[in-house]
Amino acid sequence: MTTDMRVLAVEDDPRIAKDLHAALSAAGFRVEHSRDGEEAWFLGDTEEFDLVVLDLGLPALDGLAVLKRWRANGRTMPVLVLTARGTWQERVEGIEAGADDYLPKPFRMEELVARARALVRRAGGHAAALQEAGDLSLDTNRMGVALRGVPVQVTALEYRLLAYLMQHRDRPVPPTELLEHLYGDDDAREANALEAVIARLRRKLGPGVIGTRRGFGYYLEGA
Amino acid sequence: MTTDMRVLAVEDDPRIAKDLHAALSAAGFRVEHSRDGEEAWFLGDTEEFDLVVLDLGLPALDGLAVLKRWRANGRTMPVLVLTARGTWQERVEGIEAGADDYLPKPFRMEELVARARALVRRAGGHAAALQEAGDLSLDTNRMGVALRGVPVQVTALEYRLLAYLMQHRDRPVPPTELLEHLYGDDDAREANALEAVIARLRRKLGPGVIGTRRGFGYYLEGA
DNA sequence: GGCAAGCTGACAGCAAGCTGACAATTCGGG
DNA sequence: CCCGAATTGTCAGCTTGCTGTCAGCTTGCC
Repeated sequence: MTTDMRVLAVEDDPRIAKDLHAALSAAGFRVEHSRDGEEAWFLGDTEEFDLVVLDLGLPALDGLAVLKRWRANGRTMPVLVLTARGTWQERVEGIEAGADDYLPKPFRMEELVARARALVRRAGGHAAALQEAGDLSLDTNRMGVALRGVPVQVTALEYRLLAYLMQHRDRPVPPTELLEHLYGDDDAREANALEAVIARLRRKLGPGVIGTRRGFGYYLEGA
Repeated sequence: MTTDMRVLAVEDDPRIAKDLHAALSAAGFRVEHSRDGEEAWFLGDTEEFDLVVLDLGLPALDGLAVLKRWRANGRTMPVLVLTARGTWQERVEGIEAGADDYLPKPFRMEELVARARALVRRAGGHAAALQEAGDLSLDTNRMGVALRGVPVQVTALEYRLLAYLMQHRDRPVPPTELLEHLYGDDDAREANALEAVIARLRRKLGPGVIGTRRGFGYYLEGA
C-alpha cells in the first residue's frame, strides 16, 4: 500500500490554518491539523509524519516546548517553524531546539510550500507525493496517474482535471468551476468540452472512478 | 567540534567578511574566502566544500547566478544564502535556485553559525560526483558525459541541460522551466531554441535517453 | 411525456514538438 | 586583431496526437 506524504500543521489562527491546509494539500500533502500544543505533541509523538509545520504561539503548550519534547523522545521528523516574533534569539533558540527550518510571519504560501518540499526531499529521500482516492492515485511530483497501482497514461489537460477533483475530493465540483479552472473564464468554450474530457478519462479509467451527481458536479469515487 | 569542515564564504563587504571568518573559524570550520562571483563560482565548481555561505549582492557575477550554475553543473553541497533584499519572491527564487537555507541581513553571527552547523549535520557526507540515469552517466567533476560507459562529447549548454534533467530526474521538467534555467528569463529567446538543443542531444545520444511527455516536459528515461 | 443535464463516437483543426538548413555568435589560436 | 571552427539561435516546414465541436443519444426528474 502506497503512502501519502503526511504533514502535521500546528496553527491556532483559523484563517492561517485554512490557507495552510489549502496550499499544502494542493502541493500533494495529506494534511492533519491541530490547533493546540498538547494535542499537537500527542499526535506528533504517536503517529508518523513526513513533516511538521509548527507555529510557535500556541495555547496550552508553547510550540518550542512541544518541539523540544519531541526531540527529547527521539522523534526526528523535519520540523518547519513559523513565528511572528522575529528576533534572532528566537530563531537560534528554535534551531537549537531541533527545528530544521524557520519562516517568519508574514510569509507567502508559495514560499512555505517551496520550503516544505525542500525539507521533505532532504529528509525522507525521494519519497513520492501521492494522493489517493479509491483505486486512483496521483503522483503530483511525477505528474503520473495510477489505477490500483497500474500506471495509466493521461494527457496534461486530463491530469489537471484529475488533480483538481483530487484536491476537492470532499465535495462534488460543479462543471462551471471546472471549466473556469481548466481554461480561463475569459476564454469561452462550449460547455461540452468538459464533458468530452470526462468521457475520455472514463474510457481510460473504467467505471467507478469519476462519479457524477446530476446538478451538483463531478467527484472521485471512494474518497 | 574537531572535524575538519571546509566552508566557502562568498562576501564582498570586507567588514562582514571579516566577521564571517572570525565566527566560522571559531566554530571549528576551515574558511576559504572569496569576494567576487566569478572566483567563487570557479572555486565552488572545482573544489570540494562541506558548506557554502553565499551573499547575493556580488560584483562580477550575481550570487543567484553562481548558485544556479553550480546546481546546473550538478554540484550538490549545501548552500546558505545571505541577502539584504528581503522580499518573498527573492527567497522563493533562492530556494528554487537550489539554496538549502536562507538568512536575511542583518543577522547575528550566532544565528549564522547555528544554521551552518545544522546544514552540515543534515548534509552528512560529501555528494557523489557520478550521477546516473538509465544508460546515461554524468561526471559532475570533469563535466563529462558517458553512454553505457562510452564517453560522449557534448557542449557546455548541452551539459547544463543534461545536468538539470539529471538533478530533477524524478519528474518531467516543463520547457518553461528549462528555458529559465538555461538562460535567464530576462534574456528572451524563441521557445524553439530549447527544442533545437534537445534535437542535437538526441542525435548524439540516440533514442531512449531523453524522453518527452507532451504537455508535461522532458525527462531522462530509465530513472 | 417532455425537458434538461449529461454521455459518446467521429472528426477536423490546431498546437506542441521535431528536424534540417542556415545565419549569427562565440572562442581559441596564431 | 583576425581567421576559421565550433557552438548556438532562428526559421520554415513537417509530424503527431491532443482537444473542441458537433450530432445524436441516454438518463434522471418533474
